[in-house]
Amino acid sequence: MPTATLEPADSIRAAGLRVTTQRLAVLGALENMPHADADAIHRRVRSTQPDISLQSVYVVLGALTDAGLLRRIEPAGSPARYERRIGDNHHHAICTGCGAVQDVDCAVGHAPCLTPAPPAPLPGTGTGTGAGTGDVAGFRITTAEVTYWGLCPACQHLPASHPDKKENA
Amino acid sequence: MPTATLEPADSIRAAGLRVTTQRLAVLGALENMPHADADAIHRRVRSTQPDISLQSVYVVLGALTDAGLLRRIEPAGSPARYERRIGDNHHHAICTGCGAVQDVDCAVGHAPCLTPAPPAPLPGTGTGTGAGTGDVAGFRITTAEVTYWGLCPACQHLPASHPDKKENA
DNA sequence: GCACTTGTTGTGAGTGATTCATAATAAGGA
DNA sequence: TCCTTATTATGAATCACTCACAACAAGTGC
Repeated sequence: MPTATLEPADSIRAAGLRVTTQRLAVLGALENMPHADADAIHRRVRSTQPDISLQSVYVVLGALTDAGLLRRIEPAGSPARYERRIGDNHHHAICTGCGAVQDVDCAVGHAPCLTPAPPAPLPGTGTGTGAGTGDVAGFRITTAEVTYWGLCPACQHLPASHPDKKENA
Repeated sequence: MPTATLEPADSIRAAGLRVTTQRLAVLGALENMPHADADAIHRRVRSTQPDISLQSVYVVLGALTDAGLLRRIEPAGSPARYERRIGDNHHHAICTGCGAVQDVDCAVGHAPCLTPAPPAPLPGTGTGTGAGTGDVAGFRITTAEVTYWGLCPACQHLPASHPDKKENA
């Protein structure tokens, strides 16, 4: 039994949290719509729990995120999104046209972004101080986040008719 | 290649914008405090222009960003920050303790995060200008953004307190 | 130097996303 | 089943930012 496909109720319990219908509903919603934002999750959850409020969804999302059951990503210029895929250090490609988010496995295979210090040390000039393992500019790095910005396949074929998203170079 | 060594007034003019005292003040403020947010910039600018409003600072920042004179970064969980270092594809290390931001040159040297597909033979001459367009999950990638999260040197030596709120001045 | 055009700024209100405070409710152990 | 305490519901509040529009001033022509 793969650990990642634990029953939602079990994973909630395993995290030391109480199992509630709201939390199950939120996890269930994210099962079908990865990278959804709070509002989308709220709409989806309301189909089974019409009385749940958006604020309660926020509370649930916060609790599940704190417990490590969800990962929260915050693309620049768009509301926070949540995903169930946790535990690996995958990255994200975000469409500047429609805002779609796609998981991207670290294709290089050895988490290069997590340990940016190359085998040969940097010349310690200017901003680049000598870096040890997991150290960047004197920082003790714990996480590296890579976001690719571009056009999704669908938007590549559109005549640039989605101006709702700003492109900051 | 309009470098940052241009006089602020010249770079504003070169971008096709009118030179105003407000814009000069904002650029001047960012000269001394890289990675400042709008509020910090506003406070700094008010020392020379006491009547400028925060909204006007936002307008100026937006104009300068659109003109390519500033780069806007939006770390998760903190307001947008602005920096004058543009034109290169450097990354950022952000302290989870105090929110400090540090520039990080692409340590691997050949923009690995921009072209994660292993067989793609990217000419290393670009040095991370963001010009390479790789394909990730069908996306046509134009920009790759790398954010390292960790503890800055100062916060590494502090007892494990999480203020979570930073004051950058 | 002066008037004019038009880009910029100032101002207050408005918006979207998220959090806070607190009372009501329900999950899970005794 | 009861009881404790985690969890949810609710409305207000906050935070970062944008909008509309009138007032102003930078740059241009004379």
